[in-house]
Amino acid sequence: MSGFTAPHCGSLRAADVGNGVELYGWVAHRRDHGGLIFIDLRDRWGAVQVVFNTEVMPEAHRKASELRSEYVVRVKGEVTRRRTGSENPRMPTGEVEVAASELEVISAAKTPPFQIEDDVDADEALRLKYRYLDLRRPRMQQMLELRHKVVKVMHRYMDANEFIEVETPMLLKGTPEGSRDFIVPSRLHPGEFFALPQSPQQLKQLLMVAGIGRYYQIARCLRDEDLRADRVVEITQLDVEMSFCTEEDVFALIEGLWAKVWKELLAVDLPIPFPRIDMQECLLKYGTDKPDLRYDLEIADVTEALRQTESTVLRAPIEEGGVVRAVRFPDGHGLSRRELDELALMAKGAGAKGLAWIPGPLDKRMTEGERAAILSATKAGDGDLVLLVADRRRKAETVMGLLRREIARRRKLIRENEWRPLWVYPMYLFEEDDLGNLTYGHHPFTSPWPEDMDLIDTKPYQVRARAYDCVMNGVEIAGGSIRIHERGLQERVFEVLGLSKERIRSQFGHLLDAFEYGVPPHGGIASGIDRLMMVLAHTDNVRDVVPFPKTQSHQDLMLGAPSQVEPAQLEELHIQVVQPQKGTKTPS
RNA sequence: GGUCCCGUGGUGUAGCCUGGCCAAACACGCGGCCCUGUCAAGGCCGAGAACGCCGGUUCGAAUCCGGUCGGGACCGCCA
Repeated sequence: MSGFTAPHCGSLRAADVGNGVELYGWVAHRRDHGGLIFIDLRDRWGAVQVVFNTEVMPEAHRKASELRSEYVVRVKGEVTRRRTGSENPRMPTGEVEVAASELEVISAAKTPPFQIEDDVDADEALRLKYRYLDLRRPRMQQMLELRHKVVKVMHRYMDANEFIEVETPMLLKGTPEGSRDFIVPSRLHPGEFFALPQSPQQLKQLLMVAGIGRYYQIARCLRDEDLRADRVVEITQLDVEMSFCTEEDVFALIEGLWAKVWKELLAVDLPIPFPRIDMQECLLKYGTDKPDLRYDLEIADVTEALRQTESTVLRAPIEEGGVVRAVRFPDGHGLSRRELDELALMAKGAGAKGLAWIPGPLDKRMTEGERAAILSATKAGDGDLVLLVADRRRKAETVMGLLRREIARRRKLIRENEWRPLWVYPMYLFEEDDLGNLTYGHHPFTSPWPEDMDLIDTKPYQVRARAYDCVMNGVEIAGGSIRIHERGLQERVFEVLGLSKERIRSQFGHLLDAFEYGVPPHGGIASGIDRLMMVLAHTDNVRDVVPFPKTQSHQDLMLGAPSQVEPAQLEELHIQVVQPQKGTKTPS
């Protein structure tokens, strides 16, 4: 018998009492009582207590005194019921223990750089460097298993709904639009490059043209962008596309999927259907496109009330076309100067010119009417503080969104045990970029609402998009759209976006051509599994749910990637490296 | 591209604002000895850091200043 077929340490239960077993695992703890030594033997399934008794098995006991943390051992013994009173109800295996008769050290171990236990908050860089040790922690192993189960539910669910998984290539054509591409040099075509997929977007649409009808894929996508707590370079997404569908079909499909995932993995019944909110309303009320509805604070627009105000810091931004937004800080009267400074620093860090509050220094520049309007709009009462930000609309929204979240954290307003999914829908086709230019809010294949099309020249920002995001507890867990399927409309949208005929042909010619050979109306959605996992695992850090994540500066601290390659390799690829003047990265 | 925070024994922190009492404290871990029912075992003893790196200010720096490297949070960016 090999160790592979041996029972799992963490699986032993009272029913196994009396069985002779051979166990393989890692030494998690050793408690040496002299004549009696206990070790907790750990494997992926958990840990079980093994007892070495010098009177019963002196040889095994002698060897056990040499054991140290993280040694890999083989133990032979008998599963016994623990003495009455010494059961451990905190361990699933706590009713039993293994009386050891034989011990073999398979592999000794150095003292690990951090303890292999949950709740040991070692520095993240250290955890990443020794990820193989970090992943030994029970919580990380549970995460990997949870992740596996989530994907398994997805496969089963999509299959049950007659979707088929189709693989799409990793080596694609680069696009100047959207996220920055990771590119791969072509050895056979000097000076030419492939791009790694940001998503299989165009390919899945072409699969619809191909008549597949219902496609899905657990797809890896790569985006060369700056990282955040909820962002990694390589993401895994459930990618879905379907023909002859409307928004409602997509919503129903995904709500059904989430219901199943939550039911099977958390035993939670999600209320279906999910509520929906218009993107503009969402940005106003919550200051973000991914609101957390587990707390109620709503942001108010007080621009009109302050249009004539004496306070220049508030009025000037309005005169420049901006807005003033306000939010209540419950029981905020008692905030110290220091706490207010922290909030102001946060607002400035997000790009605001400043932060105002009522009651505060601005009171004397405000009329009683203005003040009353603000208090009423924010539903502020005695003891509450109101925070005000005056700025360009997008900036004010961003800052208020951050403040709203910060207030909720400080006042512990978040109802942690709730699940609050929603659809942000409809969204809008165009957004304004920093320079005030028209830019698309989504990818350019997103269909506008047909009835809004006559606004496209006059009031482009009012044109709704058939696009939607699914948000759960403040995390965007899916997003997609109904696509354009008519060549004429697609060309029109490209045109409005200012793409030249030539660029349209070279970038999207294949798609437009395909649209001339019989194309079904279609739409789809993609769900970032890493973000989904964050929600399911209750963590704010994606790196906690990714097996081998990179740092904020795109480095793999374990592998030491990226790294330089041999000159010969570069030569073969027809590449010359030009080092930047400064800021050169040093490989670790 | 920008703003902010952090960097002290193996690990996590304290000290830093208000330089000297700090070759630096505490906990965990580690090593040794004792211990037959513990499970964060316990008891006793012990080893281990000149405070990321470079430079500056000062009679004197972990502590102040500048730079640099590394990690993180956020804004921009992420169609």
